[in-house]
Amino acid sequence: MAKKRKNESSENVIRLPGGKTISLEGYLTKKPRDASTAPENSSFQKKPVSDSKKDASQAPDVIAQDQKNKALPIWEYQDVIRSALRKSDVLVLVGETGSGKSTQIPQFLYQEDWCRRRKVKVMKRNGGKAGQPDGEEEVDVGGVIAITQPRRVAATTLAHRVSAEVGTPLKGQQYNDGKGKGGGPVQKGLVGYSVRFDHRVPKGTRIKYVTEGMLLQEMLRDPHLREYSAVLVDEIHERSVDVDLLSGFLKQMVLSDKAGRGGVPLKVVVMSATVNVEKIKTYFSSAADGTVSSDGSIPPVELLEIEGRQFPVDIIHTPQWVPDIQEALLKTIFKIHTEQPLQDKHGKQDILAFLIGQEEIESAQRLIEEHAATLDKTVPKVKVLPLFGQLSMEAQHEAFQPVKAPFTRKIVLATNVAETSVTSKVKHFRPRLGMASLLAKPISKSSAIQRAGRAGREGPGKCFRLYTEEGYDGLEQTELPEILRTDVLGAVLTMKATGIDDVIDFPLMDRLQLEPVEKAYTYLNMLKALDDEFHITEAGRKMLLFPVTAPYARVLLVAAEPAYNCLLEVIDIIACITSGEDIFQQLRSEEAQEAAEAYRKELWRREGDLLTYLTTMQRYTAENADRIAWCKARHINVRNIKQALNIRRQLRALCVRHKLLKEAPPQDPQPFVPASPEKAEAILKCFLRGFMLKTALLHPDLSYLTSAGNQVVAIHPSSVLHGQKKEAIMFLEHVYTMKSYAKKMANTIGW
DNA sequence: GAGCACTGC
Repeated sequence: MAKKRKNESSENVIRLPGGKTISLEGYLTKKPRDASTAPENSSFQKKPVSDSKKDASQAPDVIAQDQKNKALPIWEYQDVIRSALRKSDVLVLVGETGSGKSTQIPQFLYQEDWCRRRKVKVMKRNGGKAGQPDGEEEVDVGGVIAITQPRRVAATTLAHRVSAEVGTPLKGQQYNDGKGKGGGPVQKGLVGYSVRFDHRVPKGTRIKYVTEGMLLQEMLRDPHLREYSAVLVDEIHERSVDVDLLSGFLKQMVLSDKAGRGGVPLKVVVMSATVNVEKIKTYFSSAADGTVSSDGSIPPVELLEIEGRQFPVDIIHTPQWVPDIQEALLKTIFKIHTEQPLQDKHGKQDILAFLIGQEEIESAQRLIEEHAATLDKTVPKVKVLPLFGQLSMEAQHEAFQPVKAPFTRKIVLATNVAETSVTSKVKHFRPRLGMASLLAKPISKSSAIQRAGRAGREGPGKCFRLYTEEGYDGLEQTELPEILRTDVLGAVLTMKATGIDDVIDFPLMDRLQLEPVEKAYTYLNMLKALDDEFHITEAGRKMLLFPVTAPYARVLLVAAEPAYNCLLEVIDIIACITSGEDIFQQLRSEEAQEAAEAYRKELWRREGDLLTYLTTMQRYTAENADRIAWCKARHINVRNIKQALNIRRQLRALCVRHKLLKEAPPQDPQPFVPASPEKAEAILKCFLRGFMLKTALLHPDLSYLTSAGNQVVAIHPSSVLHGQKKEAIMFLEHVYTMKSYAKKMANTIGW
């Protein structure tokens, strides 16, 4: 670990006149925090405290924190923010990462008068029964501020930080290992969080960090969000499907008569990076039909811009187009490595490079390490750390740690994990074909800017773009929002459930397009989630109770029917499939393949991948000794199968609660009993009820043609059925990468 | 014979 001065800068500390220091660490930097919020066992706590830091770090927490907050750019805006929200229900706030908006604004607001919980009278709903007079009832409205985040780690990390700042720290481990709810008795506190698999909401919580999906879920239960006085929508510029839907519903609430909240307004603060602010502001400033008024009929929307904390970054483009990216990458990395000092006054000068995918990263790593070995002894050594989603948590975490070896420069090779080279792979749903394509696509300008910004978080930095300035100019300004490029099946069903009949005309920031919606209607109708008039059915509402896509939800409902009676098995399969990329790791070397195969064979089922997943989950949960070793031998991704276990636990609990299961299933470990052929058939028939469009028949020329559209599909090499020629197959995933592939499949011959 | 990233009572 480096010494004093460097510690300061590597923790994003700046110096105030008078010798005080303050931390400006970005909330998403995956490094140990400063002493006041670091985990107990952090080595950072034991480090020598520099003179200038001593007085602050040894003073009580509150004071130290107070000094920090004052220096955050956001602090001087607190009165402006408070008064803006006293006169307006909607505030659009622009501020880059590091401005402190996500941690400070809730603290500015929770003691405002409008943020008190109050008792109000509302019209009672009679469970939809017609003909009964509606009475009044008294309910509580408000009191809590919700802050939404796109990702779970952001929500939980922010909650821990803010709870420490207000003096009611959340106890226990920071990162839940999936064991469910935060243990121990209910504590008291001002700050809590709620994300999937992990809820910590102390008694007296006023500030609650949640994922977007979680709030959407809460909204389906309580359309008026009566628990809340305000919703702060953070990172709205990322434009996830969930945040787009949430924005639509929030806007609708702001414009409504608020009868469901007894007239108490819901304050909405929308927080965004600089990209697309105008669009977002215009959206919230306009009426439901999109018109903007000047006569005051539409409540005013305040706009506030807050400068971020960003060191300057030099951006260097290549003078001409680069024919060979691999070569240019190596040359640039070694030019930096041999010419730039290993560290400057701001800290270590490490290198972060963005590449398209795992394959590029692995080959670049090999080449860099080979070349580095040939360098003179006077040149620092290099430590190359790959960073992509399929790596284990530990390996990903390592990429964020300072390298321990002396005289060594860290080089991180990342995909979009660390933010979105000139291209990235983007999933794009093609409604006409009913399949997703995963193709390399140029990044947007805003991605390029965000990447460059990564070099200026702790000190001035440099960004070498391996493309020309003209190339940059030719990039799109922003990426297409997710809702315009993914399957809208879930979004349509959610909208139907909230009573939106005319999905096409519902004013989202980007409205849904006709063709994808029509496809979704047809499919949802086949899944019996919508009736023939495209109104939501009881089954459709039930499907929304499960955190899986509509086709899987359909499979769950069918599996619970007495005629099939295979719900537990279906849960196991769905848990494995939806837990991540794939629980089976791809085997690159022949040796690994042979070694794993001997073990994996006992998991394989000739019926296909679905039964193979079932066997895997059953054997895994029957394993009583060393589950990690069990996974390692079979090259099963430990992280993903643990996630699968979480999903399984959650789905089982939901099935008990919603009466799909009569009683809680027996605890693990249970002895392994292979599914009988009859059981296997029942399981596959259930899946067919959710995936009736995803079948294909073998043709005389030995290619598969889909039954729905006569498209050619090939069995993906990851399937246990790869290389076999079955007469008929069903597949759960259809993607276009190198070609049109069917994944996660089953042989459907014979019934 | 293949591989972008998140997320949900």
